[in-house]
Order: sequence, then C-alpha cells, then structure tokens
Amino acid sequence: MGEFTFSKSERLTQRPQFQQVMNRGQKRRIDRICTVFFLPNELGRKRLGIIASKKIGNAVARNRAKRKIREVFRALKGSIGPAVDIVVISGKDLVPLPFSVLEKKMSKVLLALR
RNA sequence: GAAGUAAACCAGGUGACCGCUGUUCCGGCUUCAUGGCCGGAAGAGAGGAAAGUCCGGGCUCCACAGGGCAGGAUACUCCGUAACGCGGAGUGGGGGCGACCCUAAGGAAAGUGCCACAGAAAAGACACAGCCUACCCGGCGGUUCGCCGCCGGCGGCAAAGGUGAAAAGGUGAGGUAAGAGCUCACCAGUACCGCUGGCGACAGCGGUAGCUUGGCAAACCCUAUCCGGAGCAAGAUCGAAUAGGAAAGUGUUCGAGGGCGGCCCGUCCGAUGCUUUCGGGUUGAUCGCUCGAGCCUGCCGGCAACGGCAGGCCUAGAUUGAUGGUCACCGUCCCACCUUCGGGUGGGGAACAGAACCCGGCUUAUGGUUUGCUUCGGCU
RNA sequence: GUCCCCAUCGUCUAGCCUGGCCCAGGACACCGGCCUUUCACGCCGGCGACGCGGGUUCGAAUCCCGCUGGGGACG
Repeated sequence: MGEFTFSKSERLTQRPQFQQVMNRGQKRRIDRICTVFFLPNELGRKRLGIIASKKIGNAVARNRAKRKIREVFRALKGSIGPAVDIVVISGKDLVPLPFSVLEKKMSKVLLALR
C-alpha cells in the first residue's frame, strides 16, 4: 500500500460503523466548517468516513466537499495516529473554502491527536 | 453603431507528479474449484441540460393483457416517428413598423347550468319608462246623415333611452296609425348549393335562403381518438438469521380469499387456509447493467421533420456512491499602472451544474462564440 | 433512485370542488384605548395573508399550465 493512496479498505462504508464512531469517539469542531469524530480501532489501519448532507448544497457542492476532505486525509494520513476511525461531518462553510486553507485548519486538529 | 429577432456551435487546452472507479493482460499468494486478495502495465472514465420527473416508449413481473362500466388524457390539417400531449410543413385567429412570435384552435340550432353589480330585460323578449289609436267596441259632441273630432277600452310596436364586459345585424331610403329586414340598396355575418385550386384543414368566385341564431365547454357535458396495472427499491439466483409465535375475524366445493389498481363479467389458482393487528429476524452478495429505436462520415430521396444505403467505431457503470489536488505554460475576459498606441507588467475571474436500468421529447437553470435577417441612426 | 402530497395574516385554520356577495372570514398573538389603585379577565378599535410567473374569462385565492419551497412513503 503506497504512502498517499486511498483504497476501499480505508473507508467506512456502512451505517453501524459510522454510528459507533459518532457515539463512542471523541468530538472536535472546527468553526462552522466541519465536525470530526475519532475512535481507535484494532484493525491496524486508519479509516475515513465522510458525511455531506443535503444542507450544505446540491450534488456538486456535496461531491466537492467530499473530495477536499479526502485529499486532506490522503496528505496527512502518514503523520496521524496509528489505527483510528475518523468521521467528518461537512458543514456549510466548507464549500467555498480553498483546499490549502482547509488543509491547514484540519491538520491542526488531526495532528493534535496522538 | 444601437436595439431587436431567429438559428447553429462550444462547454478552456497542453504537459508533469500524486490519487480514485471499472475493463483487459502479466506476476505473486490463497482456495478442491468458480473465485478472492496484493502488486504492476495498457487503455477508458459525466451533461447540454446528467436537473425537474411533465409526457411517450423499450425492458421486467403480475394471466396470454380478455369484454363492459367507471376513470384519465388529447382535440385545425397533412406528414414524420417505436410512440407521444413531441417534431416538421401548412390553414385559420391574434400581436408587432418589421424580421418574426404566440395560439388546449372540435361541438353552444343534443341537453343542463352560470352570466355578480348595474339595467326594463343577460336569452322563451310575458317589455320599465315610452310611441301609436289604423281595425273593432263603448261614451260624448258636431253633422251636408257619407262621416268627422275628442276620451276610454280592446289592442299594436320594439325605432329612439340610460346600464353593462356583453343588449337580439349596421348605414341610408321607402313604408306605416306608430313601427319593425316589413321592403329595397350597400356592407358584415350564418347555412346550403355549384365551380376552380389544394391529399387535406381551407381559400377564391358565383348563386340561393331565412333575413340574424349573445358569451362561457381551461362549467357539467356530447363527439372522435388513445390508455390494463405497477415499476430496476421491477425482477431472478445464492447465502445468512429468527420464528415455525400471540390475539381477533372468516372459511372448507352451497367455496373464503388471491392473481385483478375501482366495480361487474369472464377466466385461472385454491384449503389447519386467508385477512387484520401485535411481536421477532436479516437488513448481505451476484446477475439485471450497459451493443443501443447507438455514434461518426459520405451519398441518395424529401421544402423539412425524417428515412434509405454504404463504410467505419465501441464510447462511464459507481453502491457512504468513482473524474480530484498541486505546479507550469498558452488562450480568453475584467481591473489597475506604464505606453513609442504595436503592446507590456501585476492582480483577479470563468456560468448552470454530477450519470445510478436505458432511450425519444418537453420544461426550467446557465457562460460564451458565430451567422442570417429586421428597424433606426451615422459616414461614403 | 422511484412514487405521492401540501402551500391563505406572526401561528392555527375557513373559503377553492360549484369563479363575482371577498382590497378574503374566525381564533390566538401584537398595538392603542376603556375598565381597575395596578396586573389579569372583560369590552371597543386597529395592524396584518391568497408562494411566484403566464393563460382562460368581462372578472381568478378558486379553473388550466410552468416554476419555487416544504413534507411523506418504499425491498
């Protein structure tokens, strides 16, 4: 597995997995941009799940938000904790934000987790 | 140049690095095996609207898609199409100086209903105010004894009046007691007949008729044509898990119930069954799933929509849902500054919007380019 | 993804089917006044809406079409 890849095994794909992370994990808010949940797992790899509800916009806006979050995860996953499940709930102010700004803000939170 | 109008086209490009989803091939591991996992390579990867889900189909299941009623849809003509409520070409009507645009555009002498307020009256003119007193009857007066005048009755009239969105053809003349298509001339309109042109809607011309019949069917309705119902969460296969539950009702060929969306018929299935409520369990995988009324080019037929023939091409198939990020250059637009008016430098921007079974349309959102045409203004 | 439903004052609604009596009625809320020593209750008055754009009609909240914004159901 490469250093910056993002394959299927690194994603949360089912509803119970999401709910477990959101109910039992730690919670961090980043302004009105997004909310992040953490929960360590025993799988030996990091997994990411993204929630982008209809509140933040139409299909184009939702897809764009997901892609940005995914890119941030891909760039930073080498430097964050060993085995953890992450769920990111995208907020309304994330949509017009450029990628570089988002990366800075999220890295602060993700790297604080040790 | 400005304003407008119609049509066509594009949806920034190229390169590098990292990343995502299928397909094919190669290698490794694993499995009895289909296969699965990991790594690598090649090649592919959103739209003109993918949107709204407003119509029409294909496909799948329900019975092979049956009959009638109910219900729904459509409504000038011809053509196109798998089909359409769509498109093309026309006809009639309306709008605009014009290019051009809009048009649910059958039937109101089949029937029912409605037409507020105002007005006499909103459709069977039972006539409010009004006009007239010819004919007939009565009374009074006059009389040349023929009749005349006045009043009243019986009656006649629909012209002029105001209202209203809309008032029973319009104008003029004749006619009359007063009037009226009562008659005539011209005009408008309706119906029918004939001729000419057109496949047809219809148009043009001529004649006849009664002289005239209000509007609303996006009110009910009538007529004609079309429509069986659901929808890929359709449907098929495999696997997992829980339970073979509880209550109420109903029924065993004199037949409940279901296929069958509403009813009837018809037909098929049909018995510790069916219906309702409560309770419980899975909430996975594969197929369907992308080669199709497909796309491109050329020729032919047709005014066109479109059709035919020949050649070539394979062009997304996800399922927390794949197209992104960074950098460079070029093109384009805007702003600021400089300018030798050629341009240069710096900064910023680029719309609407994301396939989910697939097509044909419609509608809506939206950035730009080009071309034809129209009107107005200027110059030559 | 597919299939349905709804929209009227600040809120809940009536009227829509069958167009005119409707510059749209009622209740609560809000504002002003009266009553009361004051508040509440009560009484009187006021403010305030047909989601948007077209069409049919003399006339549209109502009928028809197209949008917009909400809500619901599913194997």
